Amino acid sequence: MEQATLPATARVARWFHALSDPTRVEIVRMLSHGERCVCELQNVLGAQQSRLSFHLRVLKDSGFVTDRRDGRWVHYSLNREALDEIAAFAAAVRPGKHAGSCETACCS
Amino acid sequence: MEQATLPATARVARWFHALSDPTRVEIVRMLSHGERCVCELQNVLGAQQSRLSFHLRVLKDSGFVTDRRDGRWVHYSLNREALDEIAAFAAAVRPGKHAGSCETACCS
DNA sequence: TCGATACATCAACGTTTCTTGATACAGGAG
DNA sequence: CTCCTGTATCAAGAAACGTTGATGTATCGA
Repeated sequence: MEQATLPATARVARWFHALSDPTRVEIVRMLSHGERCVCELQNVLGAQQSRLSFHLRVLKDSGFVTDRRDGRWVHYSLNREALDEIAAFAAAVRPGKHAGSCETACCS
Repeated sequence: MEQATLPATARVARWFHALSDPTRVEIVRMLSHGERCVCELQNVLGAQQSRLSFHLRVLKDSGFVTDRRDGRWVHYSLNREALDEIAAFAAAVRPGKHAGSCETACCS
């Protein structure tokens, strides 16, 4: 049934797109250590504020991070479930699972 | 130490980029059922030949698929290791692994 | 209320990516 | 050798993406 409920292709593509940029991969790595505010990401990554804000929005829109306002600061943190979904997709399409069950239909 | 051997950021971004397009996600799904030739992918996906060839090249260059020529036909198949690496990355950055070990350095 | 700080948004621009149609190449059939 | 089929590559245009600098918004402190 996992198979039957595989998420829509467009949705999967959007997940992967969210992690297809080096800056966003770095952000995810930093957030894997815990919640971070924009200013710290900015310091560590050496990125301009508006650039970081852009990438954080992409990650947020795709469900990889959530934000929490605390006074002047906004703290971002990773959404574990999104990462799990990525891993689940990779596992679901892993070759071998369907071996022999679906024959090719051309080039006969 | 798992931490120390995480693959380079740019490499990770390239993996995810390879799966950031709906056509390529579809291709990967089809190949998860076994080896396929271009003409069958073409039929099933309803895509033009040059378009498919373009996406297959992206997948091949990023290590997700391998090709095998058999007479006139070229058969593509998934590379299980690339999928495993994706899953491994997702697992490595999963929040909670480092909980509490890396305090924030600003917004004090 | 005023200024400063943290962050988001916007417009403009250059770059990359994707699609299409044309052409090239390779292998098999005759 | 010549034609046909399967696939790859290329050039051109369109669309999506990422960066930058400017501006907007919210919160805090004085």
